[in-house]
Amino acid sequence: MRIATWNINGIKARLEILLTWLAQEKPHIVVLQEIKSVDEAFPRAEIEALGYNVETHGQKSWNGVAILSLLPFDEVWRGLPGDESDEQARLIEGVFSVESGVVRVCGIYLPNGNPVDSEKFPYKLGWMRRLESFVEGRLALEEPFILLGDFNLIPEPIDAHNAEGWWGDALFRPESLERWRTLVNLGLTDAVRATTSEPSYTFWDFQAGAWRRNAGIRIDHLLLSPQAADRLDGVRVHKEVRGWEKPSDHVPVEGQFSL
DNA sequence: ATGCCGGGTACGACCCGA
Repeated sequence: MRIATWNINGIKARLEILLTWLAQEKPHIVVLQEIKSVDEAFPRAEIEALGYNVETHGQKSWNGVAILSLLPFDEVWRGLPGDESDEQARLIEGVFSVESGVVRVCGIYLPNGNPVDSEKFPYKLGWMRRLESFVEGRLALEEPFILLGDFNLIPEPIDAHNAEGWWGDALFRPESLERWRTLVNLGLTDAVRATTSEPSYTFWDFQAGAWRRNAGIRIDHLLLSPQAADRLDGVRVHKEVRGWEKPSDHVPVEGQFSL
């Protein structure tokens, strides 16, 4: 079973490339970030026509996440608990029945956190602490659990073309990395880093010829519970999609599982 | 390098992303 994450940077602007990629790759489950759409405006009919079930957690203009699945949803969960005043749509989770039992798939759009001297940075760190509590609960279920999405986090220097240039940014600074390590150390496996020692960038800025220069960063991740890691067969970063017509600045990242 | 691109809202010009 192939399970992927993709920050599409606006569903309206990216519907064509999404449909092309879905029709070509036919992934079983895809989590999307930055749909930038309310639920009612999400183009579900076009995606359902390819055989996908669609669940969204959107908001106006910004953020917004979704899950597309060839398998029917057993359960859906929307939103990160722990702060009643947080109205940003950044987490959606689905539970699916598979041959081996169940798989729990949680898609996230973790806050960027820049600029660091604004309220956005403590929001990022607080969001990550809330995510740790959420994940602790999920891990206690002892199920195959896949936490994937745009983490807005560069784990190590190998994950940036110019790591020194990123140091101090909200994506790559001590406070953010401390939270990342605490999250991973709850017992999660970084699927890409567990299967390759190559840089494996997932984002290239639209500006400054970043794609042409391969000036990328790895910030889209799949983190696996022990039960999911045991069933991991491989990963694939769909780098070629960055060179397609009207691309997102992120590319799909896929994990292959025996589920 | 920090707004050079690119999307959203809304229709002129700002807000936002990483």
